[in-house]
Amino acid sequence: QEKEFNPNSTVQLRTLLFDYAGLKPSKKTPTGAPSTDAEVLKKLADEHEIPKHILSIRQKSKIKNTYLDKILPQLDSDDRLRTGFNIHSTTSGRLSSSGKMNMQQIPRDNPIVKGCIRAKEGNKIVAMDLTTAEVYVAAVLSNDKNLQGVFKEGGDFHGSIAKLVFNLKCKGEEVAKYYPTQRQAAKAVTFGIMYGAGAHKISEQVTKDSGEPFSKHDAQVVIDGYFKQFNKLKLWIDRSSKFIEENGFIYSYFGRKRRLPNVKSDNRGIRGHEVRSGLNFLVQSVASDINLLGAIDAHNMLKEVPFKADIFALVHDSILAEVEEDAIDAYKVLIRECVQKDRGLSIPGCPVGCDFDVGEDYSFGKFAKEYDI
DNA sequence: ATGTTAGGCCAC
DNA sequence: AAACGTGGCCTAACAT
Ligand SMILES: [Mn+2]
Repeated sequence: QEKEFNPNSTVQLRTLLFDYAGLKPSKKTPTGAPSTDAEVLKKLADEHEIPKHILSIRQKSKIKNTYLDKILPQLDSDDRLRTGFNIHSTTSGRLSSSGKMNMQQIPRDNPIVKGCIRAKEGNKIVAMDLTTAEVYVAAVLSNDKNLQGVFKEGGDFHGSIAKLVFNLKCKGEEVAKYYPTQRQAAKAVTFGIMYGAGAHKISEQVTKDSGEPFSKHDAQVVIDGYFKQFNKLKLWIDRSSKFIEENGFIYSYFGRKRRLPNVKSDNRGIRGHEVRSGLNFLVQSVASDINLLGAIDAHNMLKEVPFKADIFALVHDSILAEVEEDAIDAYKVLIRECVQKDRGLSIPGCPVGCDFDVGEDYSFGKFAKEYDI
């Protein structure tokens, strides 16, 4: 009573929710303390009015403190913000970004923040994004013809996967409509496999994404069906795991080395983590290098071309640039050529997919639509 | 006053 | 839950 409360303090919030208000903790932090993260707060929102206010404050302060308040004070004299890209700061060969702003963690669905990144007069922002790049890499490395076949077909990728795994009778394009849960499950397994997730994690993920309970057993059934359908993918994972466990290192297709000494740990959990790191490295590193090598080639080619286009950021599987309006089509052709170039890692006749967004700013029209009229 | 850790959360 | 991979930034709380 009468005491100050700081909603940004997890320590104080724990006391308020679990001691004073009598709410029940549902999850613990790594150190054993009761968690107050968004997942916990959402559950508690039905029983008390405090959690939803905390969620609201967290969301707003995140945007304000991390992004909006960082822009104006850090602009150069030309009203541009210049931040850093680090090439030697990850174990996978990805870039990272830091300094005045991390350009690789701009909120995906926030047009207010993204709308601040604008092209100059007569130019547009052009963003290229590789489509399911890591899965494409896995399909090539494992030489799984069924998985490669899904890329060759084209269309709704996760829908096609679901159709195969669940033996659905409708057309691939109709899966999203008639079997949304199956599609969600297939999607979760696809990405889960890239991270080495187990049935438990995948069931949690599908439950969260679909809003309907999806049991661990259901998840295991999907995983089994998945690996039955994509048998060579499974064999490749097992083969790679064995190599990692026996050698304590692994090389990517492009020659990057990941050292994994903890495969010899006494701790089963640590050993498991090390193997998952190695497996993920194989796809994450190569997918990133396809984007990076493509961007480097494009940058060099852009010097020799009669139009102006400046690449200003790389976000793991995407290339952002400011491009003269008249040159956008030519720029797209050039970028596509660079990222789809055969570097020895392509599905024959089916290069990795890429798509483009074009707009005045990085929100691609959403900011103007919602706030500008 | 400065440095480190914990918890949380943003991205791919 | 070392369990689902790779990063960086923010605040509070604690340590030097
Ligand atoms: Mn993508």
